[in-house]
Amino acid sequence: MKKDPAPQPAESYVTADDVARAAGVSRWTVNRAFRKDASISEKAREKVLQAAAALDYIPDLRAAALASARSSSARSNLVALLIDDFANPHKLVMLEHLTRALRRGGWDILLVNTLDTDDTAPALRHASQRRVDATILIGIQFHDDILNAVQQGGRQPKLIVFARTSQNENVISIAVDDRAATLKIAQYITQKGFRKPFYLAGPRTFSAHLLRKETFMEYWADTYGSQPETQWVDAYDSQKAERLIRQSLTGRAPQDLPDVIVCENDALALGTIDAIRHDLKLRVPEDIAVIGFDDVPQAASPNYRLTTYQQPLGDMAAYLVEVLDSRSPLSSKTFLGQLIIRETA
Amino acid sequence: MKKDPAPQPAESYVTADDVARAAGVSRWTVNRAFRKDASISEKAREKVLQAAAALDYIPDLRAAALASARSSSARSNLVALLIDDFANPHKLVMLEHLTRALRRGGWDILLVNTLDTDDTAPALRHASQRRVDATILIGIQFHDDILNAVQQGGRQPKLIVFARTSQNENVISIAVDDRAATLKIAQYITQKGFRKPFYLAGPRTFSAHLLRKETFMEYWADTYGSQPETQWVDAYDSQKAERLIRQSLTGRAPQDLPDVIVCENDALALGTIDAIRHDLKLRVPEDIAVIGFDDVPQAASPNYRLTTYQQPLGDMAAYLVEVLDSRSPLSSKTFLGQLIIRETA
DNA sequence: TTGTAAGCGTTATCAC
DNA sequence: GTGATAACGCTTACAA
Repeated sequence: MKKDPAPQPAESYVTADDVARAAGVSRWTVNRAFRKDASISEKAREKVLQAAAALDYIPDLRAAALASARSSSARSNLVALLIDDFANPHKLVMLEHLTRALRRGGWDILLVNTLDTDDTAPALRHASQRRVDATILIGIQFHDDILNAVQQGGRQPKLIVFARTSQNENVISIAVDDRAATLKIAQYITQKGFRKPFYLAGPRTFSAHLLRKETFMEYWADTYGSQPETQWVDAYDSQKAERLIRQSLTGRAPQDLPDVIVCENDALALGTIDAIRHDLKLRVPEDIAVIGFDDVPQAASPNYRLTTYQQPLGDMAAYLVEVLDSRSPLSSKTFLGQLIIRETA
Repeated sequence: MKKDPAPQPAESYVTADDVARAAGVSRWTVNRAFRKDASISEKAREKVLQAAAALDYIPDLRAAALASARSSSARSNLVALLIDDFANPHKLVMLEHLTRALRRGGWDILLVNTLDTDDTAPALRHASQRRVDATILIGIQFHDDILNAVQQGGRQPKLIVFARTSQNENVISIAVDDRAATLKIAQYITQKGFRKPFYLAGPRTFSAHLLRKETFMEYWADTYGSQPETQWVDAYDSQKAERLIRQSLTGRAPQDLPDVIVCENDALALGTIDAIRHDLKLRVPEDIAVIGFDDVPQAASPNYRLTTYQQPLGDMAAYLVEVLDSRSPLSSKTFLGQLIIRETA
């Protein structure tokens, strides 16, 4: 008895060969019709494109990438985006900017949730299996030794830290100038007459820092010779910020309360305002002022009217695409944002 | 004169051949060492794994997928996630659940921002180039004709609408039971004595609906014989909701105001509360009650304490992975969530 | 301008 | 248990 006619994969993609056959040309010509630098007759191109449309042909990017792998200009046009810190509403804003800019620039995104600190290395290796051209880190959990380890492999995808500063040599950092931003904030509250600041920081990270707290503390020490009170929470999470402020300040005598709480970002600032109003039963800014960082959408709501520092995410994302496109090793860059003065400070 | 020694790509990935040579086995054996169903001697496997580690070998998934393309069990283990609606904080919650569940299940995610309605088709084609096994839609902009068009091609990646209902035959919908949820809400406010509801809906979508508004209107007509007042905004955006409520209700005589505003989701509900308090200078819930849907993190904050309906995103994401894994065409499924009663209604 | 041949790095098949 | 050999769908030479 004869065997079944080849276990034909029920449905299979149309290939360039199919199109070539249909159009009566070679596969090579089909390929050409799909590129802009083609040297192909208008007639042939027309014919191919028509056949392709009729067959609903869609080139296989995996094969394309594989075939051109050894070429010096080889690109997969794929970047990995490693993310965590989902309690921070700013992440959504960043995602919008990044997805938009990257797609416009012709880059596809492999989105990877780095589940916890230990998972960063596996996540990186995983992305490597898909031969991404670069890895963008917008999480907070990664460690220096991991960043270093990654670069050992034969090939070196670019490693980019977005919206965060890194001193690591292997890493390109695209971020707001934390020092300048923090100085702006510090000068603003100084000028407004605040003298008892409280600094609320987020998780202590490993290799990608925000230089905000350090800068603020230095400034205050230099200017007033004193160290402001400071605390930190282990996530950029409004609820955690609220709890911490409640626990830290409840029951204090009025003269022992800070006059302004400077928050490392808006996620913390929103929770801080909630705590001041609902737990301490005090007013913002009359009793305690609050200042944030990021200018998340919530910050503009009539309920908060948060004074905060806005990052130029559009410019930063545009620069990111530049970095990806450039063959030369474009380097880290910092950007200046803008203090948005509303009503909480 | 002899030619240059092959334009060697400055850096190139280590291949299975390299490992095979180093380990003194065939490439095939290397391959085997990396699979669990291997029939390989422990000794050989050990040797290979060691060599691989030494060379920092990482298999090329593109080549793997390509090579096994014709096998009937061929999978790229890649899904596209099409997203928009970035003003809605619930998207971040969904992303966290989805990225976590998919990664745990061994699925990689191609994240695509469908920039606008016209972009859905290109986005879908784009994903197709990477030969994704499925496309998950968590946006709001897609049209029925696009969903239909996609299914024409030779091969059929699964099309899944997440957290939204679709009547489209080609689509698997994984969502909360909107009818049951809305009835629960409607009954709750009825029982609480509200009689002048106002329904605030989000954008009128095309093929993936929320049956919430329809259900609510029906219920009210059936129960009281009257049609509640209703309005909609063109995005799930708190600021737009605030503006709309302000414009709709400012200047009304007290007896013309609704006693409860039922919102299609929390993004709208939060803006609604802001409008009631800050624009209308009224109290929630004493003057006007508010009820939401989704239970975003903000809803629990002491500032809002929003009564809302929570979707079982964990279960839904788990089912999604099941659907992806199953070879048989698992079908749409609805889930029951839970009314979270706080203080706004 | 177009076609032919030889890969890219892996997996499937089938001998050994 | 292991190794040759032929795909997979495309791109890059290079020849016509």
